[in-house]
Amino acid sequence: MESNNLEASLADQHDILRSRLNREGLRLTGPRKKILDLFVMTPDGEHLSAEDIHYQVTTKGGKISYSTIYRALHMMVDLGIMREVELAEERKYYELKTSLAKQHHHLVCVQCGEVHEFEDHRVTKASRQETLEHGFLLRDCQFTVYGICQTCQLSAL
Amino acid sequence: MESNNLEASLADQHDILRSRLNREGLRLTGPRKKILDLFVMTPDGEHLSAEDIHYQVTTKGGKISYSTIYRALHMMVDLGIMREVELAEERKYYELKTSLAKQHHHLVCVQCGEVHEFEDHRVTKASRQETLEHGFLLRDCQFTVYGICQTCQLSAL
DNA sequence: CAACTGTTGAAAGCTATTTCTAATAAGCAA
DNA sequence: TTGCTTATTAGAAATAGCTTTCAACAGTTG
Repeated sequence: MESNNLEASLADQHDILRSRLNREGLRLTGPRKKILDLFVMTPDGEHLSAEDIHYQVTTKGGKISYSTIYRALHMMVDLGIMREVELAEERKYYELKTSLAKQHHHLVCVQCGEVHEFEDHRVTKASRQETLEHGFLLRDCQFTVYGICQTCQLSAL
Repeated sequence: MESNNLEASLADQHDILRSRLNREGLRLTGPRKKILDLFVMTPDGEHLSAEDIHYQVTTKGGKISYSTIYRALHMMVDLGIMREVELAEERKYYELKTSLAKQHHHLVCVQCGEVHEFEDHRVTKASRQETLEHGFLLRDCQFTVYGICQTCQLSAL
């Protein structure tokens, strides 16, 4: 029953993405389904890098190339389905865009990489105000706070 | 007279950086002076990438290697003299940290790359509050708003 | 000014991402 | 269903930004 619900919801997501893609002359393929599934099943507050995706697919016995992963990610970012976030220096992370209204931001530990998500109305307001004042059309904004978490502070002693 | 003042202020900057470096067993060298000078002479709201620095030095007839540029930039970031900012996808940009109190943020046009700097007390507050709530030690925060500037909006018609 | 040790440039290396291409497979129409 | 059209795939090679290595060099200090 559990798994039926899950499967149903994944199938729904597939249909949504398929029609979105087809409208643009694009196609929903096996690899794209797998990638979408991973994001749908990823808990809030976690993000996936291209490497994460490759690892998750291959350890499940699947097979996927990095070029496919990157192409799918870019495509979904272009369609406005995903967001690229800069959490660590070395690589890019991706997350599904849920609601445009619910912007969230990140608090990152620069030592261990732990990430907290948070919402802050003031930040959202500031981005609206700033784009308005300069006549910009708001596309996205990223607010990332870098610090050292308690655990790392203690272990540094 | 103009140039005397400029030279004087550059020499002052050199002395400040020299003593700061020597305190840590580091040295103020020719290439480091050149790099610092570029940042001092760069107007507010502009940022330099490693490539920019290389270009500026070499077109003035100078010579500098990328390894030296990157080493100098990292050193100054570690010393807290500079800040690394993520303005574009492909490369990192650097700016001098002026006053720690005066945090500023960036509004970037995703089409033409135009950058505006702005301050916003609410954002600063939000970063303090968030780190406090999670027991983090605040290191830095970056708030970057992405949009499309008026010029690009008009030229898209 | 000599010794000590940090710094430099050039080249090699690294790694995330992108490009290229022949083979494959969605989506569409009959 | 079947076949056609064309987007998409895997895999390899290429790219790009950045880092490391190391022998020669040059600030600093006494």
